[in-house]
Amino acid sequence: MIDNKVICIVGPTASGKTALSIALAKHFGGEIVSCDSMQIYREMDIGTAKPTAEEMQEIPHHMISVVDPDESYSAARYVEEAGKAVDDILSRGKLPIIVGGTGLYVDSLINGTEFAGHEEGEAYRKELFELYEKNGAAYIHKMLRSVDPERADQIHENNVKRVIRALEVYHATGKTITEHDEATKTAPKRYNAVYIGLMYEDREKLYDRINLRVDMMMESGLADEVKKILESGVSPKATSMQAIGYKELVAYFEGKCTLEDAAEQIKQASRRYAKRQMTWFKRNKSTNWIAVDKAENISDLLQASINFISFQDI
RNA sequence: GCCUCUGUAGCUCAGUCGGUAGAGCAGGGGACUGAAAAUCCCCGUGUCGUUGGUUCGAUUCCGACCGGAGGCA
Repeated sequence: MIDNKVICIVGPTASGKTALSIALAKHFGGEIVSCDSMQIYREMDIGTAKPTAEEMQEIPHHMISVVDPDESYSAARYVEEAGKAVDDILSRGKLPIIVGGTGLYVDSLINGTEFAGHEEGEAYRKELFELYEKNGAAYIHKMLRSVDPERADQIHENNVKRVIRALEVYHATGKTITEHDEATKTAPKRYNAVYIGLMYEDREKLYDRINLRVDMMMESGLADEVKKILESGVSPKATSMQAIGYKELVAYFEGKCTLEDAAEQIKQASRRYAKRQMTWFKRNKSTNWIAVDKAENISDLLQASINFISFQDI
């Protein structure tokens, strides 16, 4: 095994990443590192479609159920913790299989992105948000323009989160986020990844699968899962409760819609999410794509993946 | 059988006092470097039911026919 080689499986929700990752892990004797911004939360099992207990018993999984739902998490923290897990797997001579639906987390982990502007973040961020509420989006966008016109051109003024973050980096480091990004982009990648992407040539089929899976989640007691989390004291506003499948049921429990409406909302949000995921993953030109709807079964997928992997001489 | 209403984008509908049409939703495309399952940007041509007629010109007016809803018998 050559240094720092990893396999990375990407693809939209419900494309079958979990099944393939387990097959690959068995085949190569690897371990799985989940790269999913919501599977990191404990108690959120059904709605985030975590691997089953049996699957996790068969193959070691990392970065699943590592924080409580009332904690806030971040890409930076993910890179730190997942990076440790990957390094540990490598040091034991095993193959890390990174399975990701969260594009930012995947890229950040593989690239070893270092995010700028730690500590004082919170207070200043709040300050900026208040400025936004008081004076509007254009106001803070102008603030950004005065320090980093390049980034101001790139971020639409309505994208308040991004504008705030850019200002935050400047405030904390004295450097613009443009400068910071340049530096990290040119830095060598942390891992050498073979990318395997799962996609559907026929989008309708993916959507059918998504719809079906939501129905199954509802039957498996997703509503109860959400209810329990809320009853345990987690704020409906917590980041974890913004996850698809959770925020819609929170609305249901707040009496804002029927259970049927919530299920429909979950399906639609999942479809849109899948589309956004595809947009992100398509950007990576080194991804080896496999059309899931053209494969007969999981062993076809496994074989296709192995071909890519051996072709690239891992 | 008769009468009334109705047939326009995948869906729900608006509209053109006659010059080939537009909203919402659905959907599509894109961005993304410490909230990312989040956040944000962009995108609306369709036999205006069919077929005749009037007209320079009809989706718009008139007739017939076909489909849908309701009413009277």
